[in-house]
Amino acid sequence: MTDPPTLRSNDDQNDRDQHKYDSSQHKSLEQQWIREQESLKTKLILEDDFHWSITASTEMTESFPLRFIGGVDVSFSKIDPSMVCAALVVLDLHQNLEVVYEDYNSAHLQIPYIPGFLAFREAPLIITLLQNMKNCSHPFYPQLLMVDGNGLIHPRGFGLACHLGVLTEIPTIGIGKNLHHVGGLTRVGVKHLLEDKTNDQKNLVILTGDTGKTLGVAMRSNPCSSKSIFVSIGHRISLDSCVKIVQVCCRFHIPEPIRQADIKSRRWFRINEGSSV
DNA sequence: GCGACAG
DNA sequence: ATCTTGTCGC
Repeated sequence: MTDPPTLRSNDDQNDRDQHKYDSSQHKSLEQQWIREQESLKTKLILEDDFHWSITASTEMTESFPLRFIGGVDVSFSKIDPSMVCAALVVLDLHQNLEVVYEDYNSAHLQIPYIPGFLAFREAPLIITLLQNMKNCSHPFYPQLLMVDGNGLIHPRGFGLACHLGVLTEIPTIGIGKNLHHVGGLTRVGVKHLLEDKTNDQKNLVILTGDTGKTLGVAMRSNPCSSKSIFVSIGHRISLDSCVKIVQVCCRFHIPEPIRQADIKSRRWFRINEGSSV
């Protein structure tokens, strides 16, 4: 006989090893995905491109105001990690950010999570949810989508938020709860930048990659929390507008649309995995 | 070569 | 992402 099979315990197979394993096993798939990202990226729009206005007050002058903001998030089962549930919520900015719409899409996913390719795992579920809304001409169809994942802060400048934006045509904002190390940015580096700030815009720092291009901002959305979030353009919106809208949507550390989608997609498992699934 | 790596 | 209780503070 040959060597015994190399069975490694869960303990010594840490996150970094897992990433390496995934990368080597799916190399050709990644090449295909990269081509798709590069292709979709040609349609990306990095400036305000919408017909509504962000004015918080009741303006009657021009167009109509931003009112329905969508939030999306995907959770998965702790029992079966391949079982996931995507949640789409819509909040009404004119009704104190009340949730006026929610829908769910659960599935058994075989696509692995590989850093830089989150969209290929999560986007299809979310797009289905949006299409269902559009097909029935729902009056609360979101004018803007906040995404639980990055936009421009991405190895190829095309994260989940960009991906969803281009495929749905909806203006999108990317919200990262953790920094994706891109363009020379590091967690500690950004943390120092934020701490070294003394006066103006104390809770916000613009993130510039080593190419000199603006990738997004790190901001402390909640004065009580030292944790920051990472905001970047998804599609059809400028970074300035992203920041303005995020600030309007922040009751707590995480912008309300994302937070609600997160809470509700988790609650979906609490309610549904006990009986069927 | 090793380490880093959104959710 | 998920594994996880109490706990410190407003």
